Amino acid sequence: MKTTLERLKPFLYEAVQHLSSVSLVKLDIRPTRKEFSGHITLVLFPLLKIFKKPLEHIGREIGSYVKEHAPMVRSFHLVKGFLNFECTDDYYFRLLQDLCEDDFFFQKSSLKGTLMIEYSSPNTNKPLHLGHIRNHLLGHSIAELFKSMGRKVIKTQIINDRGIHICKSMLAWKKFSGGETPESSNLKGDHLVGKYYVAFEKAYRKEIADLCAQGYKRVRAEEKAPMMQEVHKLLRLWERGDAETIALWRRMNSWVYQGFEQTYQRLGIDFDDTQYESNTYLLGKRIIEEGLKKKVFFHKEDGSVWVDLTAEGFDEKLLLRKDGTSVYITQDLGTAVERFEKYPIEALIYTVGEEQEYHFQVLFLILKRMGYPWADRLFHLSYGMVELPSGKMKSREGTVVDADDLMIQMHQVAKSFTQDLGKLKDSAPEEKESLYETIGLGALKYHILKVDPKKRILFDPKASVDFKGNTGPYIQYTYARIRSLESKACGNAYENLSVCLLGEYEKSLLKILEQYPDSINFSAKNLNPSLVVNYVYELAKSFNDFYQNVNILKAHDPSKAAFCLKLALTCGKVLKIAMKFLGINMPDNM
RNA sequence: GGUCACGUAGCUCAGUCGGAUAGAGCAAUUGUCUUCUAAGCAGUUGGUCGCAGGUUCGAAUCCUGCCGUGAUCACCA
Repeated sequence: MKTTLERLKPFLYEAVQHLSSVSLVKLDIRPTRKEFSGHITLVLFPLLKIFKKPLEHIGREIGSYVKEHAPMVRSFHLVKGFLNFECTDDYYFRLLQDLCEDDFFFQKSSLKGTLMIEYSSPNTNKPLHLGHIRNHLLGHSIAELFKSMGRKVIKTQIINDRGIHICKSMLAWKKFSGGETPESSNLKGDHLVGKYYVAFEKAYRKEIADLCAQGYKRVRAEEKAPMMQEVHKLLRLWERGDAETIALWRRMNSWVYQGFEQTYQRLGIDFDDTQYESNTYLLGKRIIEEGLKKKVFFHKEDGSVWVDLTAEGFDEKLLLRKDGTSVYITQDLGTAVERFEKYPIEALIYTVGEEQEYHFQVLFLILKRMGYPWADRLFHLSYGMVELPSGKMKSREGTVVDADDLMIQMHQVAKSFTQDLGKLKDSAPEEKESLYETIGLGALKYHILKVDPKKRILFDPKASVDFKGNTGPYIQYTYARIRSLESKACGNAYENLSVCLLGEYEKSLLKILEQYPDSINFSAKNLNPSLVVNYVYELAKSFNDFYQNVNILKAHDPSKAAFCLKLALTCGKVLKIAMKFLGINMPDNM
């Protein structure tokens, strides 16, 4: 479907060309700002040089020409250097019908090919927290946006299930747990393992303090502490494939996966594919061989492998230690190559925090140097930290907002808010609980996704997440109102649909509605769901304004009533679909 | 120190290719429910768009410098 802007554009170009005999101009055409009346605006200032006439003359000439030639234009008026066009009621009537066609909602992307999106790369030594939630919501939302545009998307996560930090939880469990399991402790698996990660840190810190008291220097004490010695021993056992260690590792990880799965489900996110670092961490070595052959990498005297990126303004970067073991970036080289070999993917998006920007710049650059044709189709969707009023969240110090706790809390707050309003007397208890969940999570997700990904979020648990104003529940409430209208309207409400006299509220709603596809496109292209949030809010606000001022079901003119009802239902449809991209469900009643 | 990002109302944030009087929400406050759901709507209060230059018909937006905040510059991940 073409927007009004696209439909009017040729007439404006034609007018300028006809009136000035200059064809190579770029016209500034845009939807009219809502505080002015009109649908489409042409900015006249840039035309001063071409026409060499006063603005009023230019505006009047172009306006008259367009009014004469473009059938959808009813009138034009000039405000300073801005030429605003109004459309006919007949045009709006057809516009609403166009907006109800399916192809309006399922537009095709010009880009073809499968997209892989990586998000959520958790460690298996502790439960998920608010920082992960931002990552999950961003990645999932971007994936849904691209899917809606007809692209095939593979959602993937890589689980960091090995290494020294995993051994810490294992060691502490062996020493302190007395065989505790999720069943015996009635603790979610990831929380149980996290408990022992904290227990390790506590015991380790005490050992360091004791050693320092005996006169050891801090750095020395950190190495010499028995807990640390034992953890390294455990890691060596793991790497050697010691049966008992591997069995414990499997067992504890399986607890964590069950816990993660519950959190993912409640949050409403999923994956098409899951990779485990224990399977992929050796993959990079083959790439290193290739790079050495191609002379992209080089050996140092001690046998370690490096790449020299000083030409691009980076340093020399280590890729393989002298003992032949991989570092972080080696693994990432390997997984990237493997993904493109294993799947027919066109591009790859990594949803990872801003603290790894440098890492991804280097990673992409190395892959480009290696000559992979897809290397310039790798993107880092970088996002800012979630901070608390007390500062950064730190797992080790226990200053994190736990994902599960937060969702429980959101549910509770939604419950008490809803009960205070007391509108739900007739609903069944299960329906009520489900509604509290929808509202609580809606508020949380909206709150997180509202912020531009590249900006930091300051999250104040005490101030909690709002339910009024620019919030998830506001959008949900708007939708529930529309559903209520629908159920109260009689079934034959559409029968009277015909051209009728329209007011400003209807027109501004249509103006916003028709921008929906562009808004979704733009949001996806920029990997920025907050743009969808902005759009949804604009639409909901405009709808509520309309709802407040126009009596939809009781309009005197039956054709007007039919038009307004259809308009309302279209708003509802757009709101529901757009919110789905944010992972937010809409209640029929609240 | 180098590189990158950010700095807009008391607070949290919009403001995309430079365009009209810089917008929302929260908080404070005033109206508004016998009328389609008041989680709404309307109003009041609140701004040196970090600072200083530059580009231009026009700058919150682009350029330069400075100040502030954060991230990063590991044989950690």
